[in-house]
Amino acid sequence: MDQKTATIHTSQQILDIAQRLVQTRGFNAFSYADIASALGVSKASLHYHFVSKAELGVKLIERYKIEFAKSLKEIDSTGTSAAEKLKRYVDIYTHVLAEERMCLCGMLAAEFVTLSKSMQSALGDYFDLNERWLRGVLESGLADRSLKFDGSASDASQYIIGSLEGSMMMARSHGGMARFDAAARHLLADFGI
Amino acid sequence: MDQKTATIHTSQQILDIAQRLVQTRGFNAFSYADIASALGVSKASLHYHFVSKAELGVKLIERYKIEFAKSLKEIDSTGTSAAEKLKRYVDIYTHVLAEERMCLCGMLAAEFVTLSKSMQSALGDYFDLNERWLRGVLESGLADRSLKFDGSASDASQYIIGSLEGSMMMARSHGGMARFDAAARHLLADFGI
DNA sequence: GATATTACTTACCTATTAATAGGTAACTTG
DNA sequence: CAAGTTACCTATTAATAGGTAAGTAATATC
Repeated sequence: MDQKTATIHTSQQILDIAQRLVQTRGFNAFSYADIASALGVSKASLHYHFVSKAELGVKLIERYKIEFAKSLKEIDSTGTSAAEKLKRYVDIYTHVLAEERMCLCGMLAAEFVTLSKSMQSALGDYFDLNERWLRGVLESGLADRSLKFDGSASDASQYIIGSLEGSMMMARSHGGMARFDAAARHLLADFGI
Repeated sequence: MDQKTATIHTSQQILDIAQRLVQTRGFNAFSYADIASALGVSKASLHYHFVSKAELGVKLIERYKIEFAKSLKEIDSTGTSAAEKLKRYVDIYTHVLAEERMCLCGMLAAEFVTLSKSMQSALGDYFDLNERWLRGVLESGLADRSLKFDGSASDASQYIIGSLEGSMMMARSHGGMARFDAAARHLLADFGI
C-alpha cells in the first residue's frame, strides 16, 4: 500500500469511527480524543486529515449523502413498482437501526442550531435529496396505482421522512426494534401498502 | 417575598432557562455557565440549587412531565370526542414549535445514550405517560367512532408520538412551521380526522 | 439577642475541549 | 540523489467543562 492509499484509508477510518459516534451519541457528544483512542492515532493526526471538527462534520454528511444516493439508485434500477421502492426505502432505516445506530442526519437535525453554517447547509442538501427521490416515487405510485395518499407528493414525502426519523429515535429510547417495525408497517399501510 | 419563595423563584428561573436551552440546543450543548450568565448569578449558585447537571436534567424532565399531564387532564375534562382530543394533543406540539422550541423529551431522546441512568428512566416515564393517554383516546375513538385506525392502539400511540417528534425536528431544520402543519394534517387524516 | 439557616458570592480545581507549533521518518518526484 | 511532500508524532495552547471550598449578608428561630 503506497502513501496515497494509506491516507485515504486513514481518512475513511476516521470518518467511519466519527460516523458511528454521531449516529449513537450525537455530534456534540464526541471529541477528537474519542476518535484518536479508537483508531490508535494522535489527536493532531486527526487535525491533519480534517482541519476542524466542523469540516469533519461536513465531510461526514457529504459521504453519507453519496452512499444514500447510491442506495436510492440501486432501488431505482432494480425496483419494480413504486410501492416496492417505498418499502425498500423504509428498509434502509430498518437496517441502520438494526446496527444500533440512528440516521446520521436525524441526529444532526436534533442538534441543528449548534452546527456550523456549512454543516447546516450540507444537511439541507441531504434532506432535499431524500425528499426529491420520495416525491418521484410517490408520483409514479399514483400513476401505477401501487400507492395512494392525500395531499401533495411533496408534503407526503416530508411526512414520511419525519415519521421514520422520529420513530427511530423513539424505538431506541423506548420499545426497541419491534416498535420501529410496527411504526414502519403503520406508515406503509397509510400509503396503501 | 420571603426567602423560601425567593428560592423557589430562582429554582424555577433556572429550570426555565435550562429548559429553553435543552429545547433549542440539546442537553450536551449547554453549560452551567450559559444559565449563570442568562440569569445573572454565579455557577456555584446553580450548584446550590441543583447539585449536578444530571440532577437538573431529571428535575427538568419531571417538571415537563407534570405540565404535560396537566395539559392532558385539561383536554380530558373539556374535550368532547376522541377525535377532538387527538387534535388538541397535536396542538400542544404545534404551540411548542411556534415558540421556536423542540419537545424537551424529543431532544433528550436523540441524546439518549449520553444521559445518566436517572435521566433515561425519567424520560421513559414521560413517554409512558404519553403512550398511555393516547392509547385511552384511541380506544375511546374506536368506541365513539370518531377515529379509525388499523392495528393495536398501543402501536398506533407510539406511531403518533414518533411522527410528531420527527416532524418537529424536520420542520425546524428544513421547511419551517408550515411543513409541520402539513405533517400534522397528514397524521390526523390517517386517523380519520 | 444569640444562633442557625438560607441563598448566595468569590475563588478556585481538575479534566477536557478543539486547535496549533514544531519536529521527524518515510516516501515521491524532478 | 536532492528537494519536497505526506503522514504522522509530542508538546502545548487558550478556553471551557462540571464541580467544590470557604466565606458572607440577610433572614428566621429559639
